[in-house]
Amino acid sequence: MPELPDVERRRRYLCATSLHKKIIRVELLAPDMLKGMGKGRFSQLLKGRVLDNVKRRAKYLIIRLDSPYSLILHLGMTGDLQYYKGKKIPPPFTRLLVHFQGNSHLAFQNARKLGKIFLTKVPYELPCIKQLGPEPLEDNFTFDVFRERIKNHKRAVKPLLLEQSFIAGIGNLYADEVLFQAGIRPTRRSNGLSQVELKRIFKNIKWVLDEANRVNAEVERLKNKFFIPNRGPDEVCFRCKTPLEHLRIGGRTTCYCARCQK
DNA sequence: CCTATAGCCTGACGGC
DNA sequence: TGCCGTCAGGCTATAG
Repeated sequence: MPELPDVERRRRYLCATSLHKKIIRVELLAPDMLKGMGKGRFSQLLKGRVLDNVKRRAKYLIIRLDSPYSLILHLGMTGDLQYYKGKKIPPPFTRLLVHFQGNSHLAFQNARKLGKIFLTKVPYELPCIKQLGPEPLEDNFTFDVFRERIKNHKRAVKPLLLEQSFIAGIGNLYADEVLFQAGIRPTRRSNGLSQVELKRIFKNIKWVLDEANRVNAEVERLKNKFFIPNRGPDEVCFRCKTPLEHLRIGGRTTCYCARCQK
């Protein structure tokens, strides 16, 4: 689930449910997911704190506390957040459980434990965040920036879009979405793309992510304009009805329409 | 610089 | 029903 728009949805969810609530206790059920400090210190530093605001950097959630510390969550492949009230059984695969004052709770679920948890005073100094490329929806990510950055590469364009140090936040499904909307095959070399094609890719990075954010990453609501909800196995292209192509690029499942994408 | 591969972990699903 | 293989929207380390 978690690519940029999915993480953005969780950010909004956290803002709507958990802001300004006081943590009375935390349970770290999967200690290995916590990086950079021990469980005891982690629990101690969170106890009594309040969530001040939530930001997103690429696929990372950065939760500022009313202390010098920020709680950083990375959802991995299977991460989710669930806020609930009352004394209930935590949702399945809860790896971190935050208990707030007033009998409400926030569960960080993560079936495969591929997500990560950090607690630090300097979130933007974490290596995994520091090395991230530009935030695609920021105004300072312009076509000129994109063109200058892509000049340094000769790779197939899809793995390049997936490279977080190149552009931050795009994952496997959205990379395919951008290339479908741009009409570019995922196997095309980045150095073989024309100026017009580069422009189409750039424009669609913005468009695809904006649209997805607009519907809160519920792509089913974009079934008549988005590729993602129409890309199942044995499906045909929702625009031209040509059977879709499936292949593996850089170890990731890739899907495209050979007629719409050149 | 690039590509492919394995590894981290575990669940869901399809075939036999 | 049960076992087995395969796959999964992320990311890193490593080898060639």
